[in-house]
Amino acid sequence: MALSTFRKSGYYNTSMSDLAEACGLQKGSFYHYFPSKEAIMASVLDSVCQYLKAKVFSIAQGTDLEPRARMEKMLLKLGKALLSQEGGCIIGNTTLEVAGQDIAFKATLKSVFEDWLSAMTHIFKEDYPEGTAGRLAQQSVMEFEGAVMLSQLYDSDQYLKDVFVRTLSKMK
Amino acid sequence: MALSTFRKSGYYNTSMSDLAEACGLQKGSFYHYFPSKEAIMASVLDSVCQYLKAKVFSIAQGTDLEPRARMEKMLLKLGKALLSQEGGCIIGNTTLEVAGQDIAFKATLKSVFEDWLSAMTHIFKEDYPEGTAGRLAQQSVMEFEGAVMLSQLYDSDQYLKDVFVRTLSKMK
DNA sequence: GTCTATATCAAGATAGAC
DNA sequence: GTCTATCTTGATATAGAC
Repeated sequence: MALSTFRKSGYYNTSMSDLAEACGLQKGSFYHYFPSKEAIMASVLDSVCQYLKAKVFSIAQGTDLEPRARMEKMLLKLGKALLSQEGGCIIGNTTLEVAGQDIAFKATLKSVFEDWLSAMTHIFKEDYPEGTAGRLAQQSVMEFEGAVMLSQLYDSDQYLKDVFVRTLSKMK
Repeated sequence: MALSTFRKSGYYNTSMSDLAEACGLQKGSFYHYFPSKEAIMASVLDSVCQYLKAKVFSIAQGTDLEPRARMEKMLLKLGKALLSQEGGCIIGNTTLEVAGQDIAFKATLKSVFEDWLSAMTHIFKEDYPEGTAGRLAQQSVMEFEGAVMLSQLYDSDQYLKDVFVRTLSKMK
């Protein structure tokens, strides 16, 4: 799949041949579906973004569970979807890779972080005043991305698990 | 300079022509100094690593200043040297770019994070028990790298400044 | 819709003149 | 030590047969 190839190898270090091979096609066949490599990445990021909105960040808005349980459910799903995959976090990886470049799909990256921050803030607001909730959310997101970085480098999930526990412990 | 080019454009997205141009040379001339692009990056990271060891992380060991003042001095210098440059943090950027690849200079990246963690832990230990100090150090490093990511994406220093204040406020 | 073949270009790297 | 010229390879992308 294109997603896992991009996540493992990065955007610039992934070639059309790599993508074609991962999808069981020849290079030429790929251009029947997408006009360019940039369009493929844009499509990959769009579907990640939509999935997160619909299946992960939406958990924050639920009313069936206590705030703390919602936070736990959301973080667990986020961990599985985004962070504990081989290659880490496609959103974080790609953000650092293209931050300085002039590339269309940067808007999608921004929107993921915005939705992520909103979801975290929404849950924290049930235990904290608005300003504090926003700061805690920001802090958690940054810690998660930092943890993915160290988890990648040292090939260990420990950093990620620590942040998971620490974030959850902030809920009453 | 090679450092700023790699920091702005990343490892794979920087070509030998880019590096040569940034140094005011022709492509061919570059191979008089370095045998390959990988060797250039290795050399860049080595000098960053050595600079941090000698001029930044060493501050943690000083005895002339109070722990809190040492932390502030170190974080300020770290911010200038590593984080608030155009393109963000060469260490963090490169880590995510090559984490899954088989590349020699990954060892240098690891050693920077180890030294960074040690330095932070050393200062925290003056106000906290050892275990807590280690956890606070880890948390701070991850927050810093997460903050650089968001600062890059939104082209704002605010995230970084927030972490700076938050980290410093943990010292008595 | 998938393939093979190919066009075009830029990449990393080398050779040799000056 | 720096240049120009060039080699080789692999990249993105296209054309056209099946």
